[in-house]
Amino acid sequence: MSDTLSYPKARSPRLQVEDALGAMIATLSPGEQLPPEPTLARDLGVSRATLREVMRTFVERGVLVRRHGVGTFVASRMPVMDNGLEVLETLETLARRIGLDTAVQALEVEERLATPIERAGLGLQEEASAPVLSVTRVINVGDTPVADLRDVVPLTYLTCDDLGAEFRGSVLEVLLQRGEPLLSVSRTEILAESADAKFARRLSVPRGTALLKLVAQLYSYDEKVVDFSVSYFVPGHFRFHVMRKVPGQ
Amino acid sequence: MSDTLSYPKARSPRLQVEDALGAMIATLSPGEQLPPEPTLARDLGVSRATLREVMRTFVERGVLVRRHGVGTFVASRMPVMDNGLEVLETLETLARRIGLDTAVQALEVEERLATPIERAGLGLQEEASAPVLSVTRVINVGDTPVADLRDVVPLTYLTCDDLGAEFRGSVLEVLLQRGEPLLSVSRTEILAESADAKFARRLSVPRGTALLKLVAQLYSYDEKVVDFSVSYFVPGHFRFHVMRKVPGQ
DNA sequence: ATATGTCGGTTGTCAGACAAGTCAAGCCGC
DNA sequence: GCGGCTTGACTTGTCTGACAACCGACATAT
Repeated sequence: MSDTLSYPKARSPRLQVEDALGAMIATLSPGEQLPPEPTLARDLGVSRATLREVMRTFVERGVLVRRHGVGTFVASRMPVMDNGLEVLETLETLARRIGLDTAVQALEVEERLATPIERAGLGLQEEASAPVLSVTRVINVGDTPVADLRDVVPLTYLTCDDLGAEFRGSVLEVLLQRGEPLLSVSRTEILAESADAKFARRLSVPRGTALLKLVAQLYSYDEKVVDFSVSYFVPGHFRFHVMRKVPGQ
Repeated sequence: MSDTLSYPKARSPRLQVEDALGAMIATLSPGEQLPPEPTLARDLGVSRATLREVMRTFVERGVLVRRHGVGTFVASRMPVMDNGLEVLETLETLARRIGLDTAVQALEVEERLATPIERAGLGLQEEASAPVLSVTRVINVGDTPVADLRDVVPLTYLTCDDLGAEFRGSVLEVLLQRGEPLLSVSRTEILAESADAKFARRLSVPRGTALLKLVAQLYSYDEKVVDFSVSYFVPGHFRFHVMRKVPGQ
């Protein structure tokens, strides 16, 4: 009867509700009112307490606005439809949300030793050699390149063999799917850089074009850098933003 | 006449707990464990449900880390303490923290009508006229210009007379000091742009230099745009970054 | 016309209980 | 002694039901 097989762990109620509520909000217009909490909780199949915790995360992100005694509303500025940087996600899902079809071009996977810059980015001392998996690719929308990405991951976390046959270039996706190691945050530095000859060619833009550059360190829970990535974005395709809190409430 | 907008009411339990818990966290070291929730709830004089909602906001901000069946811990990395973009602050305080002395150059204050772009940025669509206060300035470090900033504020929020004699150019500082209207968040868009002739001159850089461009809308609690600002930064002086959460816990 | 009271609906908070996960000590068979 | 298993204490996760605080609108009284 009761078997000892381990089922794939069901996503916790909270995460399920987070997805469901997020999807629901996406279908609503700014300023629109959500159903009352008891109704919503019943429809989503969770208790009101759990629902409220999920709602609070959306309030915290500025997606929802609550008014005591009145109701809960979709914030008028709807940052979720845009590309807030608060949550790390693959460029593919980000593009899909704003209705773009992406293709990977010039995918290049290799195992090699890290350069000094990469070693520094990965937080490794310089004493030993640092074998890494390097994934480079250009993202296209239609026929126009829009981004150039490079991920560098120590071989201790990911090797060439860990990438499935249908690997399309998203290292983050692979890391998330494995669930090992446990990831915490990404520290992403924001820079602007002129396109040199190499990037001008790869991204089909004139030399000297201003590119948005994101340099990210993805941390695991034990404070190690799992992934060091450098991305270049051609202006005009993606719109990144960040919500900044005003100090003192 | 007197617009009776929403204002901070008598502090609700949640806000009190938010303060108390925040103060408590500040006394703890990274990685340290918090007391169990029932204990904490009793000490703070609220129910566990309320405490958990407050805790979730801290988890959302990356200040706390929860582990099911184990406990709640102070995150080892406190994004707020870093000079990340999560918290809005004046460029002057940011510069001071990284040990730079700033000077304001070419300060220009005027009252005029908003341009169409500015009107859109302020969320004013079909208003007949949009009189605004415009503050433009260049920030220097030593003798080298590093940033070009422009703030545009509707005259309903701020007029020329509201700026004191010792006004040094920080509109945010004035707004915060007044406490009216109550500010909530700033939505800051991140772009890269080549310096045209005008900015090349103002910032003393070659034409075509890649500049980091931040376009920000500062919102009040009633979802109105109080301040629309456009900033250009010369690379190499300020380092902006943002902490991005990994989805799923 | 203005002020006041009431009422339904919604969010805010509460108390207690149980489920699920983690960890370590202890027990058992070998 | 040693490895594997069980047990139990402890913590976070979720559920249930209830009541309080608040808002908006309508009816009512002044």
